[in-house]
Parts: sequence; structure tokens; C-alpha cells
Amino acid sequence: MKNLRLKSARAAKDYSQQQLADLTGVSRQTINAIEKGDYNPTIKLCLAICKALDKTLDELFWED
Amino acid sequence: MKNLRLKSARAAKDYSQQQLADLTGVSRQTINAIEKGDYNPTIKLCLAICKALDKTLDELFWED
DNA sequence: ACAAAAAGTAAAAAATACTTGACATTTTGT
DNA sequence: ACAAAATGTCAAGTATTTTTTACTTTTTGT
Repeated sequence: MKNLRLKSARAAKDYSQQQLADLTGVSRQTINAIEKGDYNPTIKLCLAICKALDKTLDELFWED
Repeated sequence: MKNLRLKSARAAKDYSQQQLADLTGVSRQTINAIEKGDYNPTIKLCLAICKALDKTLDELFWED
């Protein structure tokens, strides 16, 4: 399923997918796929994304 | 680096590495390697571990 | 309306998470 | 002390993430 919290947090910082990709050291397609919910990133990448967006793991990646 | 919070949370539930592996659907070696800090698991596996141990992502996997 | 930037998507290759099997060492219980 | 259970570790193979390249569609600004 889509990760709208991530999309929203990225928008709040006014970052493009490319900018967030550069900040976290991955490709734009990877960011796109994570937002789209296609597959599960590694915790290392999740942490990098959280730090780039000033969010916690629970805020962006927790699911019930 | 070692993930002692994970090791501690597992001990609090009195689970062996094998038991936690069974609960989360991975091999014992994978749990062992994560505790040892050898590599980065996927967020999906992190979530499964958190749920098995009644912990949040931030409690077990956040790093500063 | 138009151009430029951003986002969506796909296939093949590369990198790495995870498994399986096997054995050594440490810990636990009696 | 002894046996059983738990943990640590390694190597080779499999599964999945991530990259690269490329193209299409949507959004944004003038």
C-alpha cells in the first residue's frame, strides 16, 4: 500500500523525489517505489529518510 | 554495532533466537546477525520483530 | 498554450538480505 | 560433571532490494 505519510513529509520539506534521493543516497526510482508502496526498504534507508525529513521511524513506517 | 535493545527485549519475553525467528518467519541465523549488528534488515522484518516483542520501531531500531 | 520540471513506470543488471546446512562454543538445568 | 539447549559463526546458494537506462504522463510556472 502507498506510504502517504512519507509523501506528505517530503512535501512539507518541499523536496522533490530526486532531492530526497540525493539526500539519502539512493536513486529517484527507489524513493518513488517506496512512496508507491511497491516494496520494503532496508532499515538503514528508512533511517536516512527519517533524518532527511525530521521524522521518526514510527511516524513514517509503523503499520498496524 | 550490536543491537542490545533487541537482545534485551527478546530476553524480556524469554524467547530464544529460534523462537523469535519462528514468530517472525526468518531463520535463526538472521535474528542472530541482526542482534550482532552484521547487516540491515528490511523494514518488513523489523516490523515483524517489533510486533513479536511488543515494541515500536523507534524503541528497537532508532539510532542517533 | 507552451516549456521545463517532476512524477510514474518498466526491464535488465548489480548489490545485498536471507536461507540452508554444518560445526564449535557457551550457557542452563539436573 | 554431564547432557541438552542456546548461541556464535562460516560458506554457498536463493530471493529480493536497488541501480541504471529509458520512455511516458502529469504538474508547475510564465
